[in-house]
Amino acid sequence: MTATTDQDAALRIASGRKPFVEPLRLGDRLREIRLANQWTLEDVSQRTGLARSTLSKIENDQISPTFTAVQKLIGGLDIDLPQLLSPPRQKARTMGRRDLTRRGQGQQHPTPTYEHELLSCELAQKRMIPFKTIVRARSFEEFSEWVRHDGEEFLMVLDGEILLYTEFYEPLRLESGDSIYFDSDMGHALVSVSHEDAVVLSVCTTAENA
Amino acid sequence: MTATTDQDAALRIASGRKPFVEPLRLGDRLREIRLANQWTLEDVSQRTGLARSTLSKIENDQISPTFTAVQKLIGGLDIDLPQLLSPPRQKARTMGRRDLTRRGQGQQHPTPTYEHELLSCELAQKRMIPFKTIVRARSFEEFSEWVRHDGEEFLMVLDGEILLYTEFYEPLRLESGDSIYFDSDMGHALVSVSHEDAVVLSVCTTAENA
DNA sequence: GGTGTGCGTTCACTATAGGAAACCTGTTTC
DNA sequence: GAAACAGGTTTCCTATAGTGAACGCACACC
Repeated sequence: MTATTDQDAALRIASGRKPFVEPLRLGDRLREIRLANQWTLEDVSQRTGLARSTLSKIENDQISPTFTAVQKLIGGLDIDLPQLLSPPRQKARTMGRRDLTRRGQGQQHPTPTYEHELLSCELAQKRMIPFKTIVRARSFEEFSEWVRHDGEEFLMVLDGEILLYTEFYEPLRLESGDSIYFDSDMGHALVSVSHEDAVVLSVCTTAENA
Repeated sequence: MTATTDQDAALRIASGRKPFVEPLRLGDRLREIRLANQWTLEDVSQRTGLARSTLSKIENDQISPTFTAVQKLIGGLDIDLPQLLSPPRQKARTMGRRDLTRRGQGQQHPTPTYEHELLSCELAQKRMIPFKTIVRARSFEEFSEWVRHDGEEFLMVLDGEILLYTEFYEPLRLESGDSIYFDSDMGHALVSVSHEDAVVLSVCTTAENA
């Protein structure tokens, strides 16, 4: 098993899968936007080039608009697609979730090179994955290949000292308190260089963005 | 000026703005995904319930799929809509950016209650905003109102001890090494309770998700 | 070189989305 | 209170999206 798949697996477990069956009441949403702006069907018709009747039918879920129609909508109303589809999420989100992890109480995920401790893993559907890692690797050769995954990663050294190898840059020496932000689809790998194994805190973005 | 606007301003400065104009070649994109997965039209047909012929026409831009068809597509291929529309972003992103911040070298943003140090602020267009904060506040009354902002926040106590006040929960005592993840549109506020002012590392999501 | 098989495109037909105008409300105006 | 009006729904037609079957093409296999 490669370093990449190890890490990937850990991330997948941590992020939780998206059930998400698309309830998607497009009509309601459109009406909502229209009324919020105090627009009549005629107004929207002018803006989008779609007939008044068509708009009425879309709002009442009597037809399923063509994709070109949807484009006219988002163009004419000057909104973006996610906005047209995502009022439920905003609503669902307003109740404040939270997930506490006491020191050392995260979920352990050991690999040959890293010992990950996943934080806040009670919570599914989150946009970031935080984890604390003890860097066991002592040389770059211990990695069979680059670690890489979609998205972005932020990393701060909590203890010890590391070398950060990246695909496109010279290795970088980071000491306790130093931090770095990078595109994590660029290959990367950490190696401890201090006497004790270094400890770093990482936060990755998830694919939840949508 | 309230605590809320202080924080908001800081976040806005740190995140950078998105232009984004929507070119949109749906057919090409679908074919791309299909071939990337080594699927035949028949495979996709099975997965989505759409006829082979229909899929062919969509790929060749001979028809504009109905919205229900698009839903079947994203459902059957297990992708989400943005993914179907946004190959350009992925491509543009593949060049690995990075942004190093040495200990104490972040951008300072003092407020009456917090002293923020923005990390990785060279980089615009990022999906997370990391910052280190010294919590000066010593009582909840020092906040004129709840701090709140869209998105999610991860927080780890680096030094000292804090009370985390949140809108919907009892105050929570966090010590060095403890961490918490929460919806940041829920009102929240930190107060130091240790002898010295506590230091926390926070990471917020940005609105870049779309 | 026939013939079978798999994959994409095209054809002919049916189902449905989009548009123009008629049709319903309430509301306002004189 | 009739008439004019404004905003939304329904009707009816036509343009087009969606389907199954037929077709074309390449690459096997013998």
